[in-house]
Amino acid sequence: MKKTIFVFSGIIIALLVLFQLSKYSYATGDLSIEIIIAIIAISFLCLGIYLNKKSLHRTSPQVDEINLEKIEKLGISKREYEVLVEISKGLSNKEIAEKLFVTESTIKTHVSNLLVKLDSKRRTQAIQKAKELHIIST
Amino acid sequence: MKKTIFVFSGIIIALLVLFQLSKYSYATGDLSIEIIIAIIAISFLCLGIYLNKKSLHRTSPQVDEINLEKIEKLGISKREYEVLVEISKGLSNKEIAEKLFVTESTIKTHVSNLLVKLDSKRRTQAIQKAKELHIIST
DNA sequence: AATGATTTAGTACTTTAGTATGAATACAGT
DNA sequence: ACTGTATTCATACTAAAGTACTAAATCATT
Repeated sequence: MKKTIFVFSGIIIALLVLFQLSKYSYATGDLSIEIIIAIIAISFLCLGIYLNKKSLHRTSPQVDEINLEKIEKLGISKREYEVLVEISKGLSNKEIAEKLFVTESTIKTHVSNLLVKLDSKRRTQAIQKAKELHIIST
Repeated sequence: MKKTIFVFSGIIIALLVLFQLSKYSYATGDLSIEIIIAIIAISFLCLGIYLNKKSLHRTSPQVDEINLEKIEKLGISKREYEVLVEISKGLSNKEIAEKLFVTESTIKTHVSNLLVKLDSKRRTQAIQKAKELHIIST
């Protein structure tokens, strides 16, 4: 919102500056009309590219953003989520246990709970579901 | 390549037309200089947006395009690749066997070969690697 | 202080995954 | 016809994953 206002203010100011510049330059004869037009053309070309880049960068990463609400809605706890992330990285239960400083038994408990909460029979299916639900990054 | 040449040709033609228009209009006094500048500004703003959209649309879907060359380079066969895709969907060996009308034993052979070729210890790790290498869709 | 959820961990068990090896069939290119 | 590769399947095995309990410690909340 704030950015949009800022950008549009910039456009208006730029327009005014260019109009004044064109009038002044023509009156004094310092710059030819072709050069003024060229400057305007290049400026607005760049402005167009800039505006488009901004708008696309704001919309495209939103698609694969992590949906925190869905994680809560599924009743997945902090620790369970940590385990889910490690599973998706391709780690074994033993490796996850070592990484999180707990026993493999604990990880198995977390995994079992995750499978119920994600309605999956296997960890591979859980990965797929978690990605579909946008609760982990692709 | 062809598109780039086409677009640049368009830009040059547009520039020439605008120059001629500006000269003619000023000489005849039909259009004020401000209106000409405004038209040029808007035109190039749109051109900038268009160019940026084209370039981004060409680069962003390329990222998650399947790299067929890499599949061959890794020595992954057609059938093995089919199995890999099913693994990434979260299916078990038995389920894949039923889907592809072969025995579970066959799937196990394919999976073992895949793990070697993808330098992985587990199917979950194979999924991760395959996605990193862009040989399967995210 | 009692309550409910979380995290941890264990045992005992079943199921699935993965390895190693051998072997038959089919198919493509030389 | 021969060769290499792909595909299929089997057996026997080990390893990993997952289930079904039980239970203790922690922690925030009312």
